[in-house]
Amino acid sequence: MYERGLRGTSLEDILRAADAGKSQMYHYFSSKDDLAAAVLEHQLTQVLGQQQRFRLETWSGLRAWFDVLIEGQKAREFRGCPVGSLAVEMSATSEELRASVAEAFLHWQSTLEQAFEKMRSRGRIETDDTPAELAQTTLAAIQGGYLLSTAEQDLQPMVRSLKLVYTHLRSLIPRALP
Amino acid sequence: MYERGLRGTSLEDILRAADAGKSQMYHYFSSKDDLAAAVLEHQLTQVLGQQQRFRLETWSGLRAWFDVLIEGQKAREFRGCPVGSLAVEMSATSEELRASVAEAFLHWQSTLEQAFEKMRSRGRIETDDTPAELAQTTLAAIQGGYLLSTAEQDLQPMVRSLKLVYTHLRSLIPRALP
DNA sequence: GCTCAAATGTACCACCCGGTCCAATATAGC
DNA sequence: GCTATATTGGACCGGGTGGTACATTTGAGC
Repeated sequence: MYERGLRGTSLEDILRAADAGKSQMYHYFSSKDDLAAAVLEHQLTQVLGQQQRFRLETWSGLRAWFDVLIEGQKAREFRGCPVGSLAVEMSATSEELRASVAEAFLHWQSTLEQAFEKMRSRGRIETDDTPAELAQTTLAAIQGGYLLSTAEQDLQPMVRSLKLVYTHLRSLIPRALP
Repeated sequence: MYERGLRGTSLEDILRAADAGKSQMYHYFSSKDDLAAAVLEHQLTQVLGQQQRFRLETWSGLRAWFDVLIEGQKAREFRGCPVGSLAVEMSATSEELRASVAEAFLHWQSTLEQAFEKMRSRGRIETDDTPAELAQTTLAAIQGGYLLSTAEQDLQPMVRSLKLVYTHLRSLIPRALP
């Protein structure tokens, strides 16, 4: 589904790859959409699992994570964000799936929010924006970078998007008190 | 296709809406993918047509255009970017279609590039980044904003993404000479 | 070892999909 | 008005789709 899209992947494709029968599939999932929601959740878990290995509340950790995102996009041959690439098609398929996508993004945002909140409480950044807002902006930059990078088969859009948001965050570093 | 996605829209859906027969479709287009490429081109034309009404090389024009993008997303009930929403599914469908998407984005970027080049040549901005790079960053921000906005059914991601890139561009205004 | 529910295999289905084919019709050029 | 070509109508098709029905096997608990 990640590689070929939701509708580009038939149940038989999946079952063949999983060496399973249809009964198993319908025993555990109520429909293809239901399975798709589970796939989305799985993808999010993978992404957050990798992300957790970085101390995003530090500048070096944040930067390292960004670098890994970029390297991952290259390693996965420009196939896009494991979560975001499913988002557009799912959002258009049904209201339920769209809600699942929203939930996934909001969950992702909340993990970023925690990092920014740590930064804020430790005085590393100072801004009128809430940590939640910073998280949303950051995730949007990530997704935009992925989208263009995948279409153009070029890492540069990701590099630039992430650099933009990184620079912005750095600009929030409080000036040393006089 | 814009509303329900490429594979979520059958030929019969299209032909019914157009009150046309299959023969007509296959007389003018060689396949559904071929039609899809034409749809993408059409969408890009629409977007660029609207964009052309703004003088993006001015700060007020740029800002006004961003505002219109945001209002448009609301007016179209959070269905996403007319171009970008087709991008992910098309990129995954076939290499040809992916190339069409890339072409569309690059065309879009080139129009932005012209605006930034004007800004640069007139001394309104000063940066190591080329106008083309600024254009790519801007388009990525737009797409990221759309993506999250559509999934979350909330304008804020777009507002924040565009604000981020706008602020960045403003930061490139040269300091007055001493 | 028996029971019963959970799990799995298999066959099947109605429907829809993109695409083809060929006949019918309009239209432009003379 | 005749012809040649562009355009359109409509029937048809093979294959693939998600989903269902039901029989069978597995395995946990007693």
